[in-house]
Amino acid sequence: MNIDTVKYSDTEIKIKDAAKYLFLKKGFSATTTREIAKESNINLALLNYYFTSKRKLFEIIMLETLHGFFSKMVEVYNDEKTTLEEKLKLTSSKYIDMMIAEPHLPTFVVNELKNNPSSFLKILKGKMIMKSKLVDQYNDGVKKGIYKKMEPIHFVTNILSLIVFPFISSPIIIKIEKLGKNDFIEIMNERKKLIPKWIIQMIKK
Amino acid sequence: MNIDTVKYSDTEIKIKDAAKYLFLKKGFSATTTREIAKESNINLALLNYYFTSKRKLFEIIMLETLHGFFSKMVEVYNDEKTTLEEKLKLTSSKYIDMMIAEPHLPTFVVNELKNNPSSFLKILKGKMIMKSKLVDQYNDGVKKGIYKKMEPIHFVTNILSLIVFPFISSPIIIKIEKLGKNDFIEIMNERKKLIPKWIIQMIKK
DNA sequence: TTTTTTATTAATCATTTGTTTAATTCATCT
DNA sequence: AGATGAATTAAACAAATGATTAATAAAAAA
Repeated sequence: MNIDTVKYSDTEIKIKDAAKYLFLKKGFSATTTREIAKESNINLALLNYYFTSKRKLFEIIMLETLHGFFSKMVEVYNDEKTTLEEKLKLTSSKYIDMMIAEPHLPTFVVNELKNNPSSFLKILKGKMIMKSKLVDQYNDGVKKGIYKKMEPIHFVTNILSLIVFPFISSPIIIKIEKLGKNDFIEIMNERKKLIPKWIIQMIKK
Repeated sequence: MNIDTVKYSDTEIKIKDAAKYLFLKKGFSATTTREIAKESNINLALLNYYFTSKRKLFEIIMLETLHGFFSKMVEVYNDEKTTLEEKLKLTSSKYIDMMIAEPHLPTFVVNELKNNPSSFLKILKGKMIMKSKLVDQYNDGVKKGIYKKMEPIHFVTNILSLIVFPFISSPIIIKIEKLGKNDFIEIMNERKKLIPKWIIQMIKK
């Protein structure tokens, strides 16, 4: 059964939405089943009726969330039509939008991959970032002598670092700079254009 | 009372060490007082005898850990004697060493600042990163026309992103690249030299 | 040594938490 | 309308958990 084609009833969706909200915000252990029931306005027993256990419910949400997070990336990275530079712009833009919309997403992803790294394998089967079109294009550029040579792992890591880390450390940034929420969002929107430039400067000869 | 000058008995140290290990690895909610007691080989009641409550114990460890994490950074950033480039090398080197030694540190810091952003203020009083010598030196370089103009917040964020994020996402990197623990450490050690170069390329005209 | 304070222990308490049960309501089909 | 199965509910259960108590052991003070 594909992860995208599973159908859920209204009640199940209510439970899942509330659970996702709480799990992303507070993590698995800090979230209680009674909280989920209250947040979704359902009876406590329905959680187990539909999802068997808190752990199972969590696993479903985790897999869906990770899947959404990574499939977007792979889409962009493997697009045959776009140039390397366009890919950088698209990833920055898409990811920054995604994380503005769901601020708790990056820390959740990071925590889950730490607690359960193998769940990552279920998600990423066949989605080889290191063999993506993006990496091919970078390697081509190196061969042509327009890009500096660098281990692709560094190349990919740097892109993600510049995009994701500011969101993970947003509480620090907001405190240090005494920002409002909208100020922060504005700064992140600036980065959509800046990150591609920075990456290019890092690799261009 | 200064955070560095507090004295603890042997038993208290045993409890704190075990608690730090578990809190950093699993977080507050997922760690039980009985686990801490077992890990430190002390009687369960001693935890409350010495530290009043699990929450209090956690707060002490959190403050100490955050303090250690940030004070190292501020030391380097405010050094009057070193150049900007040297500061970049030193931060990279120190931080990467620190995180190799304590792999759970970065995610812990990130989670705590998310759950309790104001604890950050207690730690960082007077330690103004944005008014550090490092930022001064960068601004000077801009005035002299050797560096491109960029909001200092981006400049500082980018440095930390490139240093810290790979550790936060280490489970992904290890899985994707099929690395052993030592392979990962080696790649991170490479970055000690690379990150300063990348940052310079980002800002140099 | 005797007394007093401090440290340690096993047992227990009171809540919280995940889960289940059994009864009831609701919807669907004949 | 009546029967059948699914959905929902309130109540309860059992285990886990943070915290406390009261007794004992160890250390320090007298």
